[in-house]
Amino acid sequence: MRRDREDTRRRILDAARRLFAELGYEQVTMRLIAAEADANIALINRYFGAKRELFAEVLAQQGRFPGVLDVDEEGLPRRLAEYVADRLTSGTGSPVVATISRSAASPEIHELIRDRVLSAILEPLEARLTGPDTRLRAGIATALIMGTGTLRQLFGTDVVRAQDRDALVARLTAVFEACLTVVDRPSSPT
Amino acid sequence: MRRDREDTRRRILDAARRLFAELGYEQVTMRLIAAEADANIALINRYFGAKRELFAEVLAQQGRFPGVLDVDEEGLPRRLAEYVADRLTSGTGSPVVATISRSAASPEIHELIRDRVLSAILEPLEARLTGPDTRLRAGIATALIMGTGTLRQLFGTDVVRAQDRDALVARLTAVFEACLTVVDRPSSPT
DNA sequence: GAAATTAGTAGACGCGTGTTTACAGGTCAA
DNA sequence: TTGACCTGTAAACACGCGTCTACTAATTTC
Repeated sequence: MRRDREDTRRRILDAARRLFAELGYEQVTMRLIAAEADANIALINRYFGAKRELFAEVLAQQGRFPGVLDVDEEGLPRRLAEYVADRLTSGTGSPVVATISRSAASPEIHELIRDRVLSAILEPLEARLTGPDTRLRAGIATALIMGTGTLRQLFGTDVVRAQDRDALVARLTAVFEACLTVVDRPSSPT
Repeated sequence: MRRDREDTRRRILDAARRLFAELGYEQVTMRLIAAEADANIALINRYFGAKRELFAEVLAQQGRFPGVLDVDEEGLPRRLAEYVADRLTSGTGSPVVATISRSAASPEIHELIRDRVLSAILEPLEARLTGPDTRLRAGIATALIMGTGTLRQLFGTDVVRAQDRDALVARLTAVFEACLTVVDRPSSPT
């Protein structure tokens, strides 16, 4: 039997990241993490403190949107549309959104999730916008991103056929444009 | 002490409806329902079977979107925008969406939630649409509706200021139009 | 090689959950 | 008034949860 503190710690963290993304905070038990990591339960508490702190470390470790936002404001809608479409049609999705949307209802980690949505999605998105109402526009886009996460969680990949991917990307691009771009109608209707 | 079977049953159902909408399935305990309904715990199981069945009855009892969809296809985006904006800025929201978005992560009621999203939101929405890709368009709108529910749950009414309501409604109307209306661009860009 | 340090383990602790059982007490027909 | 029936109640059940403690055993230090 190997005895490697760092390796065990890493195995636990990897298992926790996988399970939290797949099942959400509440559904993941300490015993499940221990089994998945092939480690003893007591070691989780020894190395990470409590379940909540382990979850916080998982959140802190996984970065922002993985490269999705590395594009100028003009190309942003298309980029987001492709990202969301892939998550909605393919087998796997980003653990960032999955972890958030599957754990949003747990009051114990409410603040963690809230801050995470801000720092990983809403604020970086808002930072890429120009013009008025940036917070509002970024907020609607964030709602759409998280909503597709919930939809994916409920229906799997059955909501849209894979053959509809082009239509889906086109439609989502238009929707994200409606969210993010500056409206050019100087005459406001009364 | 009054002994009224029907009244007790109704009190339990009312309490359950309120609590499920406010806290979500997992966070609501049988003892909490009993206390809120001022009834004994054992009576819940006697009258409704199990917690899952009580939740199913709550879902079955609360109707579809309350009047939100009673409008023609042209007026639908505006109507949905106002509905979502009100839920995002005012104190209270529709229990239909709240119950769904707060309970979506519980595997025990996964099928119930899935069917509920279909029968209460997605399918009636799709039925109001004409043209191609009705399922896809209604799906995106459903994602947006549920996503705003999650956003509301995380941030309360702090996401947008109440004074921004007009801008919010305008922006959301544009977004729902991008979701729902038929695109009139016969020339597809390559 | 002996002693100290540290990783790993087994098991129990207290608590809260949904559910059930045995019983008390009000209600109503005969 | 008596007795059957039904509503309501208290307590316990079995289980799973996160957490903690006492212990074993491998590794390191001298």
